[in-house]
Amino acid sequence: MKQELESLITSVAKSVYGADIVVELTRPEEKFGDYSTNIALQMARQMGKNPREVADELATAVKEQLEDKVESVDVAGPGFINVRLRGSYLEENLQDMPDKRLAGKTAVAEYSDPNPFKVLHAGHLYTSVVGDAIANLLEQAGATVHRVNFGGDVGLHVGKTMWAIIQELGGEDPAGLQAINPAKRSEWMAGAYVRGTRAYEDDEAAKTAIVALNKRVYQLHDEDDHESPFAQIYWTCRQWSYDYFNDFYARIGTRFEKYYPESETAPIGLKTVREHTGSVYQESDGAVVFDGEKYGLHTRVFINSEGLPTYEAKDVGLLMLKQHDYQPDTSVIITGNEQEQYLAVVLKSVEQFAPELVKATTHLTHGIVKLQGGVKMSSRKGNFLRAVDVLDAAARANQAFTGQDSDDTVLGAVKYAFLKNRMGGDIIYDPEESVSLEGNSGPYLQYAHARARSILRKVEERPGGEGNSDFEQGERTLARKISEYPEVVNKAAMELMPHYICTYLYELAQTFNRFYEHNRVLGDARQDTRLMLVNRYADTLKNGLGLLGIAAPDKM
RNA sequence: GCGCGUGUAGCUCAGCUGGAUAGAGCGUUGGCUUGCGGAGCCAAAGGUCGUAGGUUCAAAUCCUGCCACGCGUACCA
Repeated sequence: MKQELESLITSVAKSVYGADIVVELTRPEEKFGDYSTNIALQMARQMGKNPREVADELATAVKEQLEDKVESVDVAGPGFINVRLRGSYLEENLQDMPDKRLAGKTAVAEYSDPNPFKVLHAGHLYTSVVGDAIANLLEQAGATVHRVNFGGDVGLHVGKTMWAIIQELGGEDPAGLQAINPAKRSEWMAGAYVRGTRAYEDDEAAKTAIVALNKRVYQLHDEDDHESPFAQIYWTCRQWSYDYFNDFYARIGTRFEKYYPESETAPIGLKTVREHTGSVYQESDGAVVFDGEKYGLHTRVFINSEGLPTYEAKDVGLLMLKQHDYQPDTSVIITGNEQEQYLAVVLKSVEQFAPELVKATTHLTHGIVKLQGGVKMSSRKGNFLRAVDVLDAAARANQAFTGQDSDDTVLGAVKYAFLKNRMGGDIIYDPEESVSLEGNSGPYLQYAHARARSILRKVEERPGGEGNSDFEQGERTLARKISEYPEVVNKAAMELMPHYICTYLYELAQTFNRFYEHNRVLGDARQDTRLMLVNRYADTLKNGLGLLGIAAPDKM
């Protein structure tokens, strides 16, 4: 509807001004109309005329030429042109769908990126929820989306955990793993990581042992060792980590098509960097670096002086692997913003030999999850919040508030609390407030949906009403709000910003609740018109929540 | 030091490709029971949009300086 009107009004404007211009419409406050343009303010200057005068000319022409769609065209303020649509035109367009701009395209979304051998913390929950919503946006725009996950199955953290595990087992004895309660595996490994980290910091001998174990893990991959006792412990525990991740993702309603472990990206990254050493990458002090400074970036090491790939090289390998596996038209990487400049260097280096790949890649970043009062959550101090702690806290509060357990409600509350913020900055997570089920929250939206469904369920029981004449005021307000949906989704998909959808859905639900409060539906003389609107509203809300990964149950 | 980012109501946030009296929620204060789910609705109070300049008919929005905070800044990720 918006695009149609824009092109229509643009052609009217051309016939009036004779200039090559493009009219863009915005959504003003309802009292001004349905769409608005400030084109007259922009044109007046170059035409040397009074803005109001220019606006009057265009307004008159639009009114005349688009009479079938437009009820009134007014000029207001310094020269805004406000368009009010005919109710019939509004109604015709109530089922408009968002664009499929990515139809036929392939997209890869990489997010979450937890490390095996470590625990999932609140930040992983945040990045998973945001990443999933962004992947949904790509999907709804028509793309085939592959969700992938990258994580460190090699590295110092693995050495720390393995050290503590071996201590716990009383030696390199894989049989001892069978004594671990399957339900407690992830907790057991998380405990091992904490002890390993403490030992690494406090105990020189342990530190030396951990560094040695770390090298053995790399070696185990090089030799493809699955047989030695040490290897058996490693592979078993690595699998436990992936099982734990999969269980968690299932719980929050997302899933990944593929894990890219660092142990797999490292060799190809190393090979790729070596191939371009001398041209793209340079040797420097025994290491291989990329000189980012000539691009206004930092210089970073890709292969260290021991010949081992750093994270930079592993990320190069990951880019190559994703390209090889999917040949994506669009590749989105979602990480914390501490990696922004780091990844910029990696991408700039790869751009030198694979420009198309980099051109198709977008790096989106988000801030960290903080507690009320700005306390950063630490994964090293022991008092950090795990991902499950967030969900459990929400579940407990929901239980206290409603007296029942509902995964839909709890997940809706947590996801919405994360998604409603514009991505980029840090977010404050207040366990109490996030599960407070009032105001701008997921459960508010779910409730607003369930109420509408409840009305629709009763239609058969209470037939009656007629009414299709033009909208009454309350009906029109709701119809107008519903009609914004495709525009909002298009914007969110273009910018990969899910929070636009949250803002809109909240406004939509508020609009509905006001409508509900003041307009009887069942048994009213205007029942048919109102039922149509309630139906459109409920479907729109459910659809929008779906994009956010939030369920919209018919009953709560 | 340099680079990236943030600074909007007591709190948490929208608004930032410049436009019409700066919007929500929470909290605070005051209302709504004879009807479709009150997890709702109506209303009030509350803001030097960090700060000082600049550009513009018009700046929370663009540019510059400054202040505060966060992150990054060669062999961690």
